[in-house]
Amino acid sequence: MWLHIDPRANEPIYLQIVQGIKGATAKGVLAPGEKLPSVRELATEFAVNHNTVAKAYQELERDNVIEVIRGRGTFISIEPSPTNREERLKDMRMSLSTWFVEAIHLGLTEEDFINLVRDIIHEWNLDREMSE
Amino acid sequence: MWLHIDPRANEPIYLQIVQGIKGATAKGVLAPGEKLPSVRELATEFAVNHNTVAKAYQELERDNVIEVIRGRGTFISIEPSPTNREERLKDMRMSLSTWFVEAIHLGLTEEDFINLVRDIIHEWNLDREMSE
Amino acid sequence: MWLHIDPRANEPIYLQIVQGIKGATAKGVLAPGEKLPSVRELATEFAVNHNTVAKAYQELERDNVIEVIRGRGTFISIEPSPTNREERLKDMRMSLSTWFVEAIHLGLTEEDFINLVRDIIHEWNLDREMSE
Amino acid sequence: MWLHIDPRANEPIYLQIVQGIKGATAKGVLAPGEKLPSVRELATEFAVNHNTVAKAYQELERDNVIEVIRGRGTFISIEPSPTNREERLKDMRMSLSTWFVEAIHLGLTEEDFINLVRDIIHEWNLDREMSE
DNA sequence: GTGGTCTAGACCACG
DNA sequence: GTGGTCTAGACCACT
Repeated sequence: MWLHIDPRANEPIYLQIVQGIKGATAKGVLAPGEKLPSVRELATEFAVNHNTVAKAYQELERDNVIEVIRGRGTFISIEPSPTNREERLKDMRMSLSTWFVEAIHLGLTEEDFINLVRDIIHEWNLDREMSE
Repeated sequence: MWLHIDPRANEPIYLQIVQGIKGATAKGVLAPGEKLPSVRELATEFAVNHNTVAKAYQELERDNVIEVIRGRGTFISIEPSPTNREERLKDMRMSLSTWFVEAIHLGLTEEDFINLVRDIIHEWNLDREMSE
Repeated sequence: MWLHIDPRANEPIYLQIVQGIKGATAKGVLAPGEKLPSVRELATEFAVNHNTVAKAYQELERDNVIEVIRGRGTFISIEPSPTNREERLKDMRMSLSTWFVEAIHLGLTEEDFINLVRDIIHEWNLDREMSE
Repeated sequence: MWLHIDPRANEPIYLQIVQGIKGATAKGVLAPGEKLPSVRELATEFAVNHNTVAKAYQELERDNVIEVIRGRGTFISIEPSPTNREERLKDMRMSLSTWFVEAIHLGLTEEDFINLVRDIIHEWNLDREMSE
């Protein structure tokens, strides 16, 4: 399965689902047009409440990642077209900036940090190739 | 002042203080051994609850960024020696990985993302030079 | 064809059919007395469930837009004579009022809103002339 | 009170709250910066579940109508700056267009419809003046 | 005290 | 069977 949930993590479960599905679509594990498990299927599969999954799906729909077709189910969007692009880019800058400071505190140099980022991307690509 | 608090931000205030102080020490605005304002001073200065500042100071002490000397006050640590290094690096990887996925969804390429990181570091350096 | 169905839209499919047929009769594309496709024909043509089409036809019959003649088929009503006129006018007022508030929130002035309405009517007339 | 809830209406309760608050801010009954009742206060006042109110507040926050300040409460936004403006304008056009067709079916002329809109705006202004 | 999240279980509209 | 909404009641983080 392309999703992992840790109910004990600090990250809210519904956000773990959101990020898991975003990650899976970014990797191509979930292709545009593909059908997602129903809210209740996913809920029983991961032993969480169906409302939690529903909240995640609604968030994904607002972000144009998925599409709900009434009575038929939920599907990966054909054309993502992200919403609130500017705002989300700003949030990203803020967060990355904070993490960079954290890295400095952990004794990393600027080059170390960039290499860490490169490494993460590299690992992500390996992961993607494996899942193809 | 080397600290900015936005009570309306999503980031909890106590974390804003933590990150603000971490950022200031990383930039050299706050030097090792330097005395920090007392909990109550900082609280009145930024119009936040003193419990909030206290919580931030506790977090900073756990991270070895500051040292509390009873009866004397709070000071920037001489030797940081970060705690939980491995765990915090892991958190950083996770978060950066999540942000990378977000970037992909916003239409950025891998190079775009690395350039964004470079840009953030560059900006941070400019900021640091100005504050010297 | 005088009907367009988008299964991905928020609007329920059966309402899309209702409104499509109402629009077509209002434009004169469908003339009074004209025969409509059967439930099953329309259902296969637009690849929707025939229950969905049936529901739309029922709604249209209740609104006196169409008439079902047993064994012969379904026809556009000769004399519309709308039912529940008062109630439907009230619903319309409520909805338009809500949309006006939305317009204010989107930064439109009162004149902007009226001009928008004029524009919609104008466009609708162009559309009607083309389909003649 | 500037809010009316009808639990028996077709409109979901949380949307009634959303629209009620949008209407109140558009009328100036709720001024920028003003504090809203807490989620639980509003919930008990209108005898609905607090989750329902929370859902409404979250929707309003996404629309930049209100701002949540952690631990302090919820306030009307200083600068609204609507999100998804284009998309919402498109939705508005669609809906107004549909209502216009409905009006034609109810026997209204184009001028009648525009006058209805004018009337609604007029009534809204009277309402606003009364609440000042 | 504030809002945010989650569960359990229910009902509804739609297809 | 699909998702959407609502209730009742619980726990948590933050101020």
